[in-house]
Amino acid sequence: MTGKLVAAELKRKGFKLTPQRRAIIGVISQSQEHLTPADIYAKLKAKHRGIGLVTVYRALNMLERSGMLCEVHIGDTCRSYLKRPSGHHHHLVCKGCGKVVDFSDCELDDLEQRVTQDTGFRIDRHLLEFLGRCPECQAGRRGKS
Amino acid sequence: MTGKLVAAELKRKGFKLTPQRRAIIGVISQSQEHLTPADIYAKLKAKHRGIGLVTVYRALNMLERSGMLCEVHIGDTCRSYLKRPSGHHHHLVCKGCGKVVDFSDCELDDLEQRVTQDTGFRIDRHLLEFLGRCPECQAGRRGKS
DNA sequence: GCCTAATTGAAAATGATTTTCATCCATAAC
DNA sequence: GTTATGGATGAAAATCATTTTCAATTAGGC
Repeated sequence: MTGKLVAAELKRKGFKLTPQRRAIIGVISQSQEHLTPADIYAKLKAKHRGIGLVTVYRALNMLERSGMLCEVHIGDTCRSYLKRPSGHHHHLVCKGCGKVVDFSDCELDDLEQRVTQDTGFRIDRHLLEFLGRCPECQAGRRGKS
Repeated sequence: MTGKLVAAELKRKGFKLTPQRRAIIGVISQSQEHLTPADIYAKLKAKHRGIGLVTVYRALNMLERSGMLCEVHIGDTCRSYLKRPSGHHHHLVCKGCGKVVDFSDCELDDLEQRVTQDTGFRIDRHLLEFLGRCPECQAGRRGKS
């Protein structure tokens, strides 16, 4: 989600690029962590005065419908934690600092095939996330838990 | 979660097995699908008169803290959908009827090791779910979506 | 610059979940 | 057998997240 690209993408889909949205996208793309709507709102209030939490929610919904965001499920909370890129990928979440690293080679095809054979399900989609502790959080006794 | 076992387990942990809890556990263990608190409450009101939604929430929290329930993340909703067993396992969710089938041979050790090498993370836990359509829902055009 | 439809913010509405509190009930203590 | 005790219950209220409503504003094409 590199500012420019998103801008172009938004235009292509007929959305307007307002200063508020620009700011919201900025916050998300600069953060290595997954952020809740409230997190984003908090970061925004510091700089851009007068932005509403409602606008954050609306922007997030729009960006998610456009496939420019994705959720993180594992960890303390679950619902509507968000993050960056697109394309098939999975998350490796640090439970110390919340940082999220992506990886894409999930190699679940074999398993998927076996499960399909065993159960007769037709599988559409999978959700895979790892939870752990990043090198920094292992070293310094940073973070929660 | 076979009635008897849960009863014993609850006693062991110092919880009381009240008629309400018995009913709640009954509903959950009889269902093949994942149920929200509201779902459970609805099923209960039919039979056991006068039970409160609050009690359902409290029972669910207790059962979850005791490790007798687990959440389902994938699908329409995410938060606090619940289901049965214990031990390391994963879910195969039917997006037609909501049925959930378990499987345990996830074979993610190799992948985990590789990710650990690449990133330096120490991995504690993973979340893996498949979403698909069960044989019945493939045959009859049952369910949503 | 003007027009239109999309966007915004505040307040209200909604929905889910938790807390409070008085009451109830089973059990252990006497 | 009665009494104290603590956990459990239900109703109502409180809280928190999210969505809707609505009037005012603004981006982007003309």
